[in-house]
Amino acid sequence: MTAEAALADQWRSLLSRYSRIAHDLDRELQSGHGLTVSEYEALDQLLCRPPCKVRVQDLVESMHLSQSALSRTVARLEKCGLVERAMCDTDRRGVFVTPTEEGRRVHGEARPTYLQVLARHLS
Amino acid sequence: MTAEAALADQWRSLLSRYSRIAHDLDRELQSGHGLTVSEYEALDQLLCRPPCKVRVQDLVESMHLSQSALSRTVARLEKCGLVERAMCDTDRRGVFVTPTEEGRRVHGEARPTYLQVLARHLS
DNA sequence: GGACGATACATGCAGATGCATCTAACGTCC
DNA sequence: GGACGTTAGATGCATCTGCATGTATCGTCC
Repeated sequence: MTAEAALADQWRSLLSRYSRIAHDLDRELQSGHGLTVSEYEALDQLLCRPPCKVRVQDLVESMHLSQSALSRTVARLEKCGLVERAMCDTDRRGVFVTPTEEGRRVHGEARPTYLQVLARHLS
Repeated sequence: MTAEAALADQWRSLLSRYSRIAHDLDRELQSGHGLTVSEYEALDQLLCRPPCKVRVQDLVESMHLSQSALSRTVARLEKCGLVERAMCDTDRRGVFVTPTEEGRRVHGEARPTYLQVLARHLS
């Protein structure tokens, strides 16, 4: 009984922290840089990976998005000129995603906003 | 620099835990009981409040949903016969939401599923 | 009592998501 | 080389969400 209440409390606390941060991130990245959280985090993943040339499949594994959602996220980023999609030579089913210069710039601008929100919420 | 990495790690960890749990909750509540997480949690809030007769406004404050999303969540629950909406006598702008017998039953059935998922993920 | 700003909830709308499915390319087995 | 199961990614569709706004009611001030 108490164990159940403890579980529920733990979840409620996690949910609460998550919701507040996600909401703020979304609001500030959107209004300041025109990015959704998923878009920012996809850019972030791309730029943190040395080759900067990542298959969509690899991004799926490192993000908490379904394959379809990520496919569309990449499509939006491409439409905004922040990434480019390129055929993968060795496996023509695959798609390499690479950030553009503009993508690097926008990510660089958005990064302080992102970190500020995190700092505000996380000790 | 390291502080920034620590922030990002903390957020990534929170996001990861949240996503896994929310996803499992959604999948299992949906397939087993036809409820979204928001619907379950709204029912839960209603049933945990002694009077069981709560204004929509009060629910908004205890849930991480916008007012419009909650309005629709209540509408869905009403459509399924799990709650009833009633005019508030003292303030006719207000709406009281009360669980039906069916609502209590469904919540009672879903509760073990919900707690099992939480137990699986939270220590 | 009438005008006016504030509050409670509903709703139009646009956007993001997941599931199921589709297409194209891969790899293997014969 | 052709058939077949598998895999990478794109897309149709339904759903949930938030923002902005609409509608009705409240409370106050004159």
